Amino acid sequence: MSELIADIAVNAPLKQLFSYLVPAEMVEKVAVGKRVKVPFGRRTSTGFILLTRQGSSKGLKKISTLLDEEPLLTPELITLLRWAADYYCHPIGQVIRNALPAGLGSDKTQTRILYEPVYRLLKREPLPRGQKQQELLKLIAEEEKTPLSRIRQEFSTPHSSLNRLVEQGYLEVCEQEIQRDPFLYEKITEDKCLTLNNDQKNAVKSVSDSLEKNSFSPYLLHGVTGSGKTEVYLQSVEKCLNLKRQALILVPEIALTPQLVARFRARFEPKGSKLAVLHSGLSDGERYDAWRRINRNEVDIVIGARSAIFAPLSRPGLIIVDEEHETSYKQSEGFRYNARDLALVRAQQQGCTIVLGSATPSLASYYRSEQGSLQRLELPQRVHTGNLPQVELINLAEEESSQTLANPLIEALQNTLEKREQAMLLLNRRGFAPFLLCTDCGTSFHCPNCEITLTFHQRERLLRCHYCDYAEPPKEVCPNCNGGNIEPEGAGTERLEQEITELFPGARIARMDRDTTSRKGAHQRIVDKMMRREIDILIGTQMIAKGHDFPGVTLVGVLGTDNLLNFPDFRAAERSFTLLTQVAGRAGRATGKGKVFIQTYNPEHYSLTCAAEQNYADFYQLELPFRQELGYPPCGHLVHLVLAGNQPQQVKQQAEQLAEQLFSIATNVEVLGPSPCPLAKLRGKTRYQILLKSAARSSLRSMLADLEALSKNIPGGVGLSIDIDPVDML
DNA sequence: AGCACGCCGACT
DNA sequence: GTCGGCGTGCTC
Repeated sequence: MSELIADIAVNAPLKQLFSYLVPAEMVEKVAVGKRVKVPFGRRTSTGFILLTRQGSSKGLKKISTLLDEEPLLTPELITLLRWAADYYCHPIGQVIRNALPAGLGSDKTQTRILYEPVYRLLKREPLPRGQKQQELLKLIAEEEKTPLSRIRQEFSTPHSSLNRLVEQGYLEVCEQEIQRDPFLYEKITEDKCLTLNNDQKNAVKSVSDSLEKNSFSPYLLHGVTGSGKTEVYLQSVEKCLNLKRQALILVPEIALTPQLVARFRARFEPKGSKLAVLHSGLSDGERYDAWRRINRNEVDIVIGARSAIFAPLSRPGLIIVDEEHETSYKQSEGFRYNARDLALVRAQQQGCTIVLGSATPSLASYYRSEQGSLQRLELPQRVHTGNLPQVELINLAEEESSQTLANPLIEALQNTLEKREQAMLLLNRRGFAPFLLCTDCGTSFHCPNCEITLTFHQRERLLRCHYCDYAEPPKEVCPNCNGGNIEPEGAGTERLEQEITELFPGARIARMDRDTTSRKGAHQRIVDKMMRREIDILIGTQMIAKGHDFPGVTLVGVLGTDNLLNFPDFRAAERSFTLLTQVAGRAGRATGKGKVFIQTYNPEHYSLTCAAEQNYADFYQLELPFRQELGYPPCGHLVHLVLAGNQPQQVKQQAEQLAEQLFSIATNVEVLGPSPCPLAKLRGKTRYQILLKSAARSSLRSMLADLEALSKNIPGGVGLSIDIDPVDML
């Protein structure tokens, strides 16, 4: 006998779907994308209906309740999520949970819909007597409906007056669902299109033509720093909206600033388009509300960070991935997806135009553009000045003293201060010193949980592990030799800040790194001060290179370059080039008179010389042969396996066994390892890695299918994590 | 992930 | 004697 069966993704870390019988009374209302409660083992769980079909119900349990009137997931989104779960070897239930705002996918916390009173004007005459009442009426008359929260922004205690106005029939009050939107009441001034140069025009033209075709069209927009990519995005979005389709804009979390959002709102809201913002700074409630507005089809433009790739837009026409080279598009824990790659998949599945934009494209994307699977659009000119900054490489081997700052950079800083211009110093290492060293016996201090030296933080008087939360006070006496000569070695941003303060006592100095920006809004406060020119010298880690255009900056100094170049990863050269090009591009954006100093022991390195010239094409030509030779991406594909557990012996043995088994079945795949991870111990767990490398994705995929079976034999004390297309392998 | 079953150490 | 430690096995 054939009955209606639903295949359901259950909220559990399991890869397969589970089939349930749809009870007769539910047959009418059951639909793909709705949530259900189902009996699961000895408990009940929530799940999502991903498929319905006719079939035999023998041995199946029944769905107990249907939770939604309307589906939460569209068929298009389900297609994307199933594709992602399969590709990234991750349980579908957890993939869905990642795609939804907190509360919708889990069994526990339910984010609630909030309601608040909303006031509506019924009459203004005769004018009420109280002055406060008159002012309230004036405010409420501005909009069709005025929520209490809006009134509270202007009046501290509005209640008694409001109640009187309602009693006297001036106002009507009703309950309305609250939109928790932190940007809702910000003042917006209309922003007009800028005039484009020819390169920008060509780019917009190509994208517009593709939008009209309504089919998958992938672009790589390669524009040097300051070449006006955002204006190309804005005008492309406008075209997309005119064609009555929606736009999705992905931006790295750190670049998703109020200014960026304001620019989009200023451009599109006066024309009646609705915009939603999705990012991690929102509260659960705010994110939930934004998501629901999108799901109800009330939004034309979505701007968001990584997870916004799963925004439930029903008719997206254009997807933009800004700063597509950014590694933060890759989620590095749990469901390890890459939003940039999924953006291409989604665009393909839904027939969208997609624009990947960057001044320094990932090698992967540029390679695709060379192969023809992305169409490249070039913006080689800066819009304001045409001048790229002048870059000087300082050879530290030729510098006499071993001070943190080389003399030419000190002079340049002095000069910049005198001209009342701004400077930025990049040092990609936070804290005071990377380690403390006993100068008598050479002892240094390590994290007990992670195999790494502890970084000294002077202000806190603490040794901190940058990979777990461990911290301890520094020792006065060496535990090994009882000597008292323990010295901080090397320099981090904190030490640099101190040295700069001593060197330039009159200067206004600020530091921006994870330590000074951990509190909410702290990052933005520093950015705002920098914008208002209340800072002369900004010191920071790579976050100063990202997402901001400070027009007053004419000098950029880069320290610690060699740490970047020597990083133990095949992408070290690419990372260095990208970071240096980006940070160099911060200098002289407004005036065209930017100056950049890069301190290094490797002044001949192509990452540096190419960055100095902002010459992407040369860098690509020099880097690609290395990748080709070793079969690394983009010329080959990688899967990174990590085994981790509390017992070092057991982890090692399991890793060896797994590698052996994989090796014996490998066809067309190189099995490298096992070897201890670069972070051999992390948060108390011993870690071993195995790297799978192949020229053909299909070979890797068939090996992963076998891995599925092999991993069942790994005992509970050892965890296996699978990272497809890894971005970092620490 | 839960939640059970199951088989060994220190407690009223 | 049993309360509870967490190993391992299963979930339509």
